Amino acid sequence: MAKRSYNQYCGLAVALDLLGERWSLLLLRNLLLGPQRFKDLLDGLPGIGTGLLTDRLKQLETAGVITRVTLPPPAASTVYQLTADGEELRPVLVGLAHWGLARLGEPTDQQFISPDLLALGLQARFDPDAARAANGVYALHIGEHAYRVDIDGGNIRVRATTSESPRVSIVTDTSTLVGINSGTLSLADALGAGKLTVTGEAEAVPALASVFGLSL
Amino acid sequence: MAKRSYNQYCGLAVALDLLGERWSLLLLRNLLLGPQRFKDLLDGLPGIGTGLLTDRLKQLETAGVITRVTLPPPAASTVYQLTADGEELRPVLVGLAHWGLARLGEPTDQQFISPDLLALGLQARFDPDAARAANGVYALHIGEHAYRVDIDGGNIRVRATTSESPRVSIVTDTSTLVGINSGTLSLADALGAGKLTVTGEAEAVPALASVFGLSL
DNA sequence: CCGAATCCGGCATGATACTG
DNA sequence: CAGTATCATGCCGGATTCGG
Repeated sequence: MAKRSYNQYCGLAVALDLLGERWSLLLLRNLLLGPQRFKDLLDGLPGIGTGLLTDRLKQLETAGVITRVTLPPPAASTVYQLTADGEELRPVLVGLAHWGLARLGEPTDQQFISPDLLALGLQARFDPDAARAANGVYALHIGEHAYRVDIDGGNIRVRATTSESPRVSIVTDTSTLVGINSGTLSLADALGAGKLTVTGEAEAVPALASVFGLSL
Repeated sequence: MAKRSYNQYCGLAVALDLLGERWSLLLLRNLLLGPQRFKDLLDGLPGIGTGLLTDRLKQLETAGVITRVTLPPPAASTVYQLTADGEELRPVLVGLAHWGLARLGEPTDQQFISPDLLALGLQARFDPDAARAANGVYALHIGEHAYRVDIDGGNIRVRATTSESPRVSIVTDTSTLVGINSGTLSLADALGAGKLTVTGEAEAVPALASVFGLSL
């Protein structure tokens, strides 16, 4: 069966032929954090259903955007991860997420929230123009979840890993980060109330804040 | 009727709630060139059908991404154009198109091609890092169609308008540009064969070529 | 428990015909 | 030219079931 295609001699049309179907881009978004198991993706994409997830994974694998990797024993589980071509989509996804952030208010009780989404949200807040002064590796802990933030030139990469010897280590929780993201809680208040703690190179903090559009 | 939504507290999910349905991003792509009539969009998006086009236009208007404008007499036609919020999507669309360009070979006879798509394709080839030396306004003529290319810092804007006093004026046709885009025809050969002519500041040409990833 | 196949109701899509 | 109305088709979402 010939897959449905826009059939246009255009880069965008080709990209959307591969990635434009429902759930595909959100699936890739979750993989930006690093390799994920089927169950991880299922939990991170409420509503997708197992059949559709299977389909999308196959499509994206065929498109060369993700790979299926079987981890060696004793882990012996299979994970999905971005290929180099898939990783190139990071700035595009971040750009689109950045655009969407402006239309995201306070969360409604219908909306799904997770530490992963908040970590990715931080990635989308990133301002390349303010980034030069903040190059380095940072650790972020949201509840029990650990993330590693790499800032290098005008680029950012947030992944779900621990970081060795980060310049700054940030510890906070979901609700605090939601407040900061939606503007109902200032960074200063969060620091003052001990809801967000910072350890490491204190002098890097102002630059970090401005990189994420936050005032101290 | 509650519209179908991903219901996630995430900028990308919100963006895709608004723009992620079939045809929406391609429709915006066509509006990047400037205001378009219903018929223009219908012709530029083969396969969409009038009902779906109407739906998409309404959705995007509700989302605040486009506006419906009734031109004053004697033109007295209605056109659709991007709002400022919609215009902000240009770099995102260009980024995605750039990613897709790598997967675009020579055109098949199934694929729709038009001067508009080729002008947009040129926009997607743009390399911001090489752009500093090529700031300015350029005129591009593909057959009977005139485009204006604005390069400013790391940004490019291609629109379907004539340009006054461009630095360089380029005249070519569809098949020549297809050849150059797909790599089967070198810029030098096209120039030599008179299939592509350049007038204006000749010294700006090498910079221009490198901005679009072409060798002279 | 993970990953995937199947069935099915409902909605989105796409083509055509039709109207102001 | 700018849409509306209609209808066949196929995709999506949910539940269930099955193999490893």
